[in-house]
Amino acid sequence: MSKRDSPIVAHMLDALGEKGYRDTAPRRAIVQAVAQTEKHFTAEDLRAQLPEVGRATIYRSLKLLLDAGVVCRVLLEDGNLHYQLSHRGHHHHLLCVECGVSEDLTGCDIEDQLKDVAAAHQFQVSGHWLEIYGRCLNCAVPAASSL
Amino acid sequence: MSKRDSPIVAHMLDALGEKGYRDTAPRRAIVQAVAQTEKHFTAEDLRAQLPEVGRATIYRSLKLLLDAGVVCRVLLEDGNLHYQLSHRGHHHHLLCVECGVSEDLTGCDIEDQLKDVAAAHQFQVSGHWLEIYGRCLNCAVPAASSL
DNA sequence: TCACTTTTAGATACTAAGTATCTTGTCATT
DNA sequence: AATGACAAGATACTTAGTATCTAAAAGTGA
Repeated sequence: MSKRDSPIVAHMLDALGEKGYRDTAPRRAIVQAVAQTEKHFTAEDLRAQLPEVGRATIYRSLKLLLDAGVVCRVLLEDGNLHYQLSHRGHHHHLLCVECGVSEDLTGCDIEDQLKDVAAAHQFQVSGHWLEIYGRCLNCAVPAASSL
Repeated sequence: MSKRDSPIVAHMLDALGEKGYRDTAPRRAIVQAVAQTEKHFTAEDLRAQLPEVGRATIYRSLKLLLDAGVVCRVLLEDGNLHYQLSHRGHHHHLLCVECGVSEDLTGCDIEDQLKDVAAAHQFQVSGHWLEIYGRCLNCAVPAASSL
């Protein structure tokens, strides 16, 4: 990893390295592109941004990044799955339905609550997936705006 | 709607009727097939079950049923979206990762909790999507089984 | 540095899920 | 029976992703 890399890019490349994946030019390009968006994106979005990288490589690299835990998938309200830069480990997202900004919610404290609910149905909980939709500060505005 | 229909089939056809959609032979076949599964399924599963119905019709009808609120989509742990028979209105699912059985969880009481969390991030919540994964009574077994 | 092995890239073909379009058929109504 | 609206089926297309194959890089050790 080069000393010119932003901390986030460096961290992503490190995560790949830890998994035994090499640091190559296409991966570096992908990692840099991903690191620059705080919104969720699709593989095709990435592809449009990186026309010099082959399609298969984009998909493969996304899978590696997923595997390394530095990107995750988010479920949009309409059922589409997008990708985004992510903290490692279990977390949820706050997604702005207006502008697409997303924030990670670490500290997931609904696990206990779910266990209770599930117990009532004789289910043994092993995991969950939660996405929260709404509007971010910028998109909620109404009151202060000039409308 | 014929008097031979099960209550659930009747209810589904009614829901379509309320939306102004006609009661036709292919739709009836689809509705009956859907009513018979308590697991989640894909459009292609349905198609395999109903080879006499055209592919486009399967997809179109599923969309109508979704629109009428009598089926919903569930997100599997791997990110695949399946369909299943559903209560109307907002609810969540308990999905057995072993056998695929799913149960609806009506009474969603995490809304308030989410609002608090989101407020801390200056998000204004408008919705959420929650899936819970685990094992149903039959699939959890270990203790009582002959292992 | 050269040879060797492993990994990766890119091209391409394919699959899966879903949408769009077009023609024909069916239904309801007058 | 004629008309107009809705629905069905065929088909082509789109989108997201996987599989396969060949060639190019990268790492490894003599």
